[in-house]
Amino acid sequence: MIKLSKMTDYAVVILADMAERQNAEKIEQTSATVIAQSTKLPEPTVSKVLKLLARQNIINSTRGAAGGYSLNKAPDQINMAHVITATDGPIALTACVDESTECCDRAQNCSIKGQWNPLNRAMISALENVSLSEMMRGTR
Amino acid sequence: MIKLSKMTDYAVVILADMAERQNAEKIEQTSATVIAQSTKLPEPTVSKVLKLLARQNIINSTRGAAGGYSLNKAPDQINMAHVITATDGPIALTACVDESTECCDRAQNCSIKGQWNPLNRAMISALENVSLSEMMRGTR
DNA sequence: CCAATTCGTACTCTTTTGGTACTATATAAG
DNA sequence: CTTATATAGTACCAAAAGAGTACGAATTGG
Repeated sequence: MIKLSKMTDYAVVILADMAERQNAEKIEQTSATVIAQSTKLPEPTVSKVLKLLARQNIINSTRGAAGGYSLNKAPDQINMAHVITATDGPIALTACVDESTECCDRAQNCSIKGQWNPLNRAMISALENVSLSEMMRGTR
Repeated sequence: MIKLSKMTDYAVVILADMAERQNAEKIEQTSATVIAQSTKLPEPTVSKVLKLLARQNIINSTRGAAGGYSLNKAPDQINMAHVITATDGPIALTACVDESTECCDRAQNCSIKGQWNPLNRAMISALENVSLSEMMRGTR
């Protein structure tokens, strides 16, 4: 079944938690420990996800004592394509797309070589059109 | 990385092969053996994929001697959402979606419960808008 | 009846994913 | 300057999913 990884699932929960906190408490930096307690997720996993998000500049990280993480954009400026790319890597619906050197070992027989791109573009744009704030609608 | 399974990849290649053959030779039934030779794919795998496609009524199967498979619809009536469902199972972007009983073991803490559905609908409709004949454009 | 062909199930091997642990690095406070 | 508190990076292991194969059952035409 086509499905997102749990990492992406966690990422959305974590981002939603951060967005709520920043909106409610005007706190700039939040540590991984606090987020883990708030979301009830295991801390090492939370830490891993936060690291991935920081690497893509979706969130900001500050080292040292009193450090932590903070959102880099408003929730409605964060789209799902970006989040998924951070946690799962590039969005490509088949192995043929990202390997420019050769389609596959049967390239000479592959009658649809390179024809996956329209499908990929359709999917990516569908994901880009969903923002974090839309995912948070209906939150208590 | 989000990606389709090889089964889906094979399915499209096989369907394209069948479509070309039916269009060129006016042959109704084609055996798994012939398709395997034509696509250069291993026969057991081809057989497996054909079975999956037949189960979803994308293609027709006829048993017995002189039996085989044939397309059930015109290539432009076969969309990718249907094919992917046949080979990979239901399209759902998170484990939360298909389990109606409970979201996950942290449901009480999950602030975005049920909010994946808009994303799923966007993806499915993107996949429905790509037909097999569109995938075959540019074929030699 | 016999040959050809699909159907269904089960099994094994490989790859990916999820989760954890450990060490290094950076920063603020005393 | 030292220490406490954070993040950063890497590596590792167990569990799950995926890919491929094999074998027997069922069906149909000659």
